[in-house]
Amino acid sequence: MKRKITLKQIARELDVSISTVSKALRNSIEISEDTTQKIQAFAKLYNYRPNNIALSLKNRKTKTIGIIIPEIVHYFFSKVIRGIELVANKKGYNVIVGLSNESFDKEVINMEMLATGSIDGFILSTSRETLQQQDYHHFKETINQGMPIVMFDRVVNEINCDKVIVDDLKGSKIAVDKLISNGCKNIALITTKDYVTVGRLRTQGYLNALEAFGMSPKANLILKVDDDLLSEDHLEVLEEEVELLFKSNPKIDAVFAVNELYAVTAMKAARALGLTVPDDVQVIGFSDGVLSKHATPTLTTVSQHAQIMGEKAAELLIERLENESEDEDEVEHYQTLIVDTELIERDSTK
Amino acid sequence: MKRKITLKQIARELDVSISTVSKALRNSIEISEDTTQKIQAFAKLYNYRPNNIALSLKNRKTKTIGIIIPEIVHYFFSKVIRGIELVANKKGYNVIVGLSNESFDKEVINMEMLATGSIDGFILSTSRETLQQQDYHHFKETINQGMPIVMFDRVVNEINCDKVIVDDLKGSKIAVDKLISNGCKNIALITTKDYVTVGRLRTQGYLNALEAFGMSPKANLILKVDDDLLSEDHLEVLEEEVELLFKSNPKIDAVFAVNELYAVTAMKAARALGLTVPDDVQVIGFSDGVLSKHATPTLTTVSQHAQIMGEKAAELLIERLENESEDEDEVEHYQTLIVDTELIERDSTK
DNA sequence: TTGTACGCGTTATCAA
DNA sequence: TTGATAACGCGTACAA
Repeated sequence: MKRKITLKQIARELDVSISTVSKALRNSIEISEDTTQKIQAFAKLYNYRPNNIALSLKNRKTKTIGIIIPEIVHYFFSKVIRGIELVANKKGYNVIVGLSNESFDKEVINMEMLATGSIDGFILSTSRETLQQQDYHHFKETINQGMPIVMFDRVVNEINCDKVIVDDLKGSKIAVDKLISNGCKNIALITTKDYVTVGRLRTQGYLNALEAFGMSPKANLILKVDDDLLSEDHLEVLEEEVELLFKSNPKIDAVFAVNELYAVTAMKAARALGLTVPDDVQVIGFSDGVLSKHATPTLTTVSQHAQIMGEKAAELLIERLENESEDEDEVEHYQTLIVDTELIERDSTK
Repeated sequence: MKRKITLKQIARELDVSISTVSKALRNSIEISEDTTQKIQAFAKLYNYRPNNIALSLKNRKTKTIGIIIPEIVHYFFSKVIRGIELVANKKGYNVIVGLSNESFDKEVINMEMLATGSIDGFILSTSRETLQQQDYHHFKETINQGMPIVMFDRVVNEINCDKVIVDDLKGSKIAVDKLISNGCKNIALITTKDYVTVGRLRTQGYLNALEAFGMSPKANLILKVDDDLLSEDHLEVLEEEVELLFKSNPKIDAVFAVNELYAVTAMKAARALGLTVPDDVQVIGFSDGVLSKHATPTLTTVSQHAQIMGEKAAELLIERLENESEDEDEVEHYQTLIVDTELIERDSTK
């Protein structure tokens, strides 16, 4: 078991100084061809690699990006990570992942763990609890300490930083437009409670679409599910609520749901009540994950291009990291990128 | 924008030596209560946190675990990560993620990037390409350099390291047993090509079950899909192949599939041909992901307890990391943990 | 009770 | 052409 070899060991072994070795390995013209050859050969033999940690300490850069997300077992978030990792790796960065598990405390702790030297900057999506409590001091402090943050999807408006978001409003409006132009008259909405920003925005998009077509929203067609129901244990409760929605509104001829699960559940409920999708009820979801692709029938849905969001976020962060060294402070002027949504038409609509 | 504060700055500010500050902050009895108070107050005011990188360099430990997986947009792998992260965090470790994207080269590059100081040990699942090429030198070298590896799921037998696997053989045998005891006579198998270890094992489990009941396998009931078909683009090809399987074998009354997607596709094909699940055809899959839970009908499946696998892997690795410092070499004796599978019965079987 | 010096592995600067 | 030294930030053995 040969431990990793260091400059010092090479130097001792070849009876030269450490700095000679360092220079030789970086092909410095200062060093004679002879010794350079010798040293490089030796280094190659022992598979020398400079120690990242030492480099980080010296350069005050870790070439590592910290990602904090509420949940990793989730198509959207894992796809964002893939996008981040793709760009990061291409530019020589690594990616370190912290999960907040939707908890404010874990979000704070995780950020503290990483902020103290381990990473150069954050890419994050806020936990549900943080959004509820509206306590954003940890973001402010991190930024104050000179560590850049890029927020995506669940962003906090009052925090000054780069952001990558999806146009939830527009995305859901387009979806509902589609249903309306398909002739649907009684379009139900399955959404989350309002404190979930994206749920609120998508609800607004639904309302906007109705209004644009001169249709007035009916309160009993709108089901606001408690977000906790996303957790697997509460699936049955969710299903009951959705079935109830159908039962108490037999005229429903379309459903717009703010996520895949709600949409699939709606299709299930419809089928259970003897309705056919898309003939009796048309359904559109939000988020283009595995469920949408493999549901029966396959689900028409609004894609957020999660991977692209990740790529953009990584590009924003890295650009800021690599530039901030040059100018001192005056860079700033944060951007908010809006990634377009796309309506992916499948078999749950006509 | 106040940069992160260091011991040195505190020392200069309070006009004491660096070591005094260091000691005071660690509540050393060497330092007078007075100065300790003063220093701690100052440190708190400026929110001092020791720099992780410096600590890593000093301690030759990063308290970070490297994870290399073929793909993150995948229920199984993301759930394993969740398990790893859970245990790691609890023990003060961070988790850094590298994706091989099923490529041998990316696996090697990623491991090299991380192995040079960034992490203390690896938890990984081999890429498909690596398994095909059977080139495992990067694993051997990593281990030789004293960096422990824990492999999970897609493990390499000839590499000496800790492993966490699922009993694929037993898991699939139990599934097929179930189908047989439900009265099925013509059980089809949808599996991968043999070089995918888990596919091979699950196939073997299927064969074992048949044999145990004195049934002889029929070649035309076994569909070996090219693994690349898992990628989204080839979904249609997969669907065609599965439909063909049904058409050319009208007697099929059950399907065992080695993953969720194949199982769901089988249900879809059956329905397309006018067959009802589970009345005409019973279906069991492998892997308990979102698809299984939300398919119609919900899918009976073999759960691998992915999160537990992650937890176990993290425990194995951390235990080895924390012990290796004490004894010198003689620890070794690697373990292979087998995580039990569980047949989760839902509506696709009777 | 406080301070000095060293080492972790590198690189950059300056001296030989 | 080579080597010694300092510095990145920290903790600690030892000296004052």
